[in-house]
Amino acid sequence: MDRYDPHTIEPKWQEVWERERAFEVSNEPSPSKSYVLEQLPYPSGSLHMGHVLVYTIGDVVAHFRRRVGMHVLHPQGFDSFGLPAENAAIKEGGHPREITERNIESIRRSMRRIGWAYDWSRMISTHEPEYMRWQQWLFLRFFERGLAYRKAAPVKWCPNDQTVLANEQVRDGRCERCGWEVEIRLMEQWFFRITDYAQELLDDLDRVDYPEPLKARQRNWIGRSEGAEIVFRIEELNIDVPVFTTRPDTLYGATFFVLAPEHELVEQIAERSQHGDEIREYVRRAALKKAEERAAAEEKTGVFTGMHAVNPVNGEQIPVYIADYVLTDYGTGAIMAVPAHDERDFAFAQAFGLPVRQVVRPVDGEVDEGTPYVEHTEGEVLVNSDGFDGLPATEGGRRIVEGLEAERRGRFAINYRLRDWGFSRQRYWGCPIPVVYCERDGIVPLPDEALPVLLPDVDDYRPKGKPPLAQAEDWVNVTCPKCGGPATRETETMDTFVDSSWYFLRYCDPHNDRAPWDRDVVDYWNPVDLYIGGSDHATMHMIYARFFVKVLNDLALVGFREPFAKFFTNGWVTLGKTKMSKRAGNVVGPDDFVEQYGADSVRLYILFIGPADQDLEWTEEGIEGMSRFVRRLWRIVNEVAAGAPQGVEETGALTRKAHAAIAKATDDIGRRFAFNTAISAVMELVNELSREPDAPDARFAAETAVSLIQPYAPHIAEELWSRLGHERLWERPWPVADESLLARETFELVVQVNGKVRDRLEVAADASEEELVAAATASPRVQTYLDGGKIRQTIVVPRKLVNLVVG
RNA sequence: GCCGAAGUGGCGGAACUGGCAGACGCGCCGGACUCAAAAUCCGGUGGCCUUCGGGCCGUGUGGGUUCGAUUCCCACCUUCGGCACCA
Repeated sequence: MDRYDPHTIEPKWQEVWERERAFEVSNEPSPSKSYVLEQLPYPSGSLHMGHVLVYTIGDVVAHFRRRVGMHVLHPQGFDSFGLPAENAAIKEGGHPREITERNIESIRRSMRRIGWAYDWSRMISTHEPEYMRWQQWLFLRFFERGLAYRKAAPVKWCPNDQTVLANEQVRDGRCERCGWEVEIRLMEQWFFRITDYAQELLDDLDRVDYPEPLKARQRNWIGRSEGAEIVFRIEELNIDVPVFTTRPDTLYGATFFVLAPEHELVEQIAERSQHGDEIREYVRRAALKKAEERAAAEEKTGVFTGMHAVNPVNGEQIPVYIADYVLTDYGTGAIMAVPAHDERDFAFAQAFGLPVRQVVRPVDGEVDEGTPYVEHTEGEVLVNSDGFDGLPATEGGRRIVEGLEAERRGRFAINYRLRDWGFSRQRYWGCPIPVVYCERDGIVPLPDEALPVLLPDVDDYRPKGKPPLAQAEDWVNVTCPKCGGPATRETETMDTFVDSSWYFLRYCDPHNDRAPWDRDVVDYWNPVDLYIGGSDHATMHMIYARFFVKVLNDLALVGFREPFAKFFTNGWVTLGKTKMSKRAGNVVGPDDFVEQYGADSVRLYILFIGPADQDLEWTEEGIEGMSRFVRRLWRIVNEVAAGAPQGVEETGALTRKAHAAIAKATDDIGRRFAFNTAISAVMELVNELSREPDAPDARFAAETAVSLIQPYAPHIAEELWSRLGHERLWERPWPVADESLLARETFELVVQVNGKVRDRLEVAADASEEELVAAATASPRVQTYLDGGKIRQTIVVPRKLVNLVVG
């Protein structure tokens, strides 16, 4: 027998699959389709074990589903725009495109060596002109609907580099490159109106099969709050200012009023106020502080405006402050402050000597006036609230709002934490936004025929006060498509999350040059039946993609409203108990291990470590052990192939074990996603086979083991399958467990006395309850424990156990 | 602070619907093969006690429900993840 040599058999079968286009799939509809998708990689650097985990999970499921007769789409591509390539270009020179394409080639090579079964004919890289073209086309459709718009918003700004920074480029409030302290600046940005879809994004979580923790994170992110909007009038300005509150029941307890420093009225107030200079100084200082710094502040700060707001419920005039504990982008950017019932308002009242007025207290009992009382359950009633006194707090709140509704001073309202998605980046390596700015016509979208807008080459990727694209003057200066006058192109590019919001649709119809996709094709394959990825994309990417699909459905471009029917969250791969990452400096890649042990051992081991949705610690000893199993499998199956006769139909212990393994592996892959225990089941079968390799049913056991291990270890499985005299295992039907063989004539009855196991008896499978009890009580070992006492109760679990309770 | 997850041998984990705790693997111990080593194969391996038959204890801690709890309920501890002045 020849030695197991993965370096011979793995390339051999990879070539066969490629030659036969084994995993390419047509768009011809079939009764049972399955779209299996893993989150596509960033082509920065090379693959690490985290990638190996996600992609192997997907590969196992795709193989399995193919073999149970499904029409499986399993594509792969690259999320190839983004900062890493651009930063590499700045650091090492060269064009981001060259760096990206070099990385893609090398990652693709690694992927082939691991033997993942993708339909490579559908590969996409998001930086390709064709992909950009259709993304720009989609942008224009969003723009036409008013779902993409421009507004001023705060961004991170490095005063030294004169550039906007992405969040990832800010570390501890400082610019990652030069170390200068980052400022917040108000700048015009592009936004998608995702908040229009907040409620539906929340509601439709009930229609998809995501892990509960992931749904919880999305709900949290969307952050729905029910409450009321209440209008206060600022006397001195004669202007109405609405506030949002979740506690309208505390309206009588409002003793002051606060505006965020960024509130639109602040400038006007500063002009009219005698404290104008103080106000401007406070606002200027607040702008310099980072959000985290504001949140961490020990003491509340603020400034009195000299003005007053009128509480609509009782006409009371309360002082108006400007304070940075009020956020500009939540609610209305202004609050009514109720220090008696809110921790933050209380702290501010303490610092500024403002009154605290109790309006809610428990039905029975007093509250300590020295601390805010924030309880809001069934047990509270209103006090100090005029005609509402004595009402339960929730009902009182409702009545107060109803009262204000009549005068149009208040209404029930719902607020979301979710903000519109700012998607423009002042960077080079991204998809250009297809609009121009015309002096006469303002923002003018380009016509579809002008697409794609490609990236011009520039000399320097470092933004200097303007995005890098602004350097390409020939490219920037164009004529307005509307009036023919001079115009300039948009020099900002799209966030890469836009690229990843629709890539799964393009896989379905990747070469379409008349449309982003054919609707019938996309409607056939989608929604994705199984989407696999890390929890790091639980909010941003997953929510953006869900938003995109809802909009596309509204545009009648797709026939569904959710992109992913089921999501499986893979765990982190750790090394030294720390998540593998470049930053932690503990990344190990698959290439060395594939070189040393072969791809099959790597694939098997990554899924054998533990449950794939939990964190997995990569160890050298572990893969060593898996390699031993693979070599053992090789040896025993080769022995059986050479020695055991074909066509024997005798059944024995090995046959039963084989069927048990089939049942276990099928359920584990098909239903439970418990890949580790499926591998264990095959190991048990192989262990038993190596104990009796001469049994008459050894060949069946060997064939079963090879067939069951194929999704994990496709190369060795294919090689052994051919040595067993068959071919094309990858398209052979998945084996089916024979229930009649699983059923045995006898079983081991567990006999307990007072809940403790005292004996195990071999009993006929069809024994009646009486017979089981009789057998149990007859056991001499059990007798010694029954000694003296009498049996007070007998519990029988059919085909499992008898418990005798003695007193 | 709020939301979420997890605590089982020396280690990774198994026990799926309340019914034999520790499958499978790593590591370790012993043995075979060998001049020797590696590789391979065979056996053992939760702790304590043992007259070697077996006995007692044991799934983060404390309680509860139950004939029976790793599994269900209550309280707590620890670790990890997410969000965080969200009115």
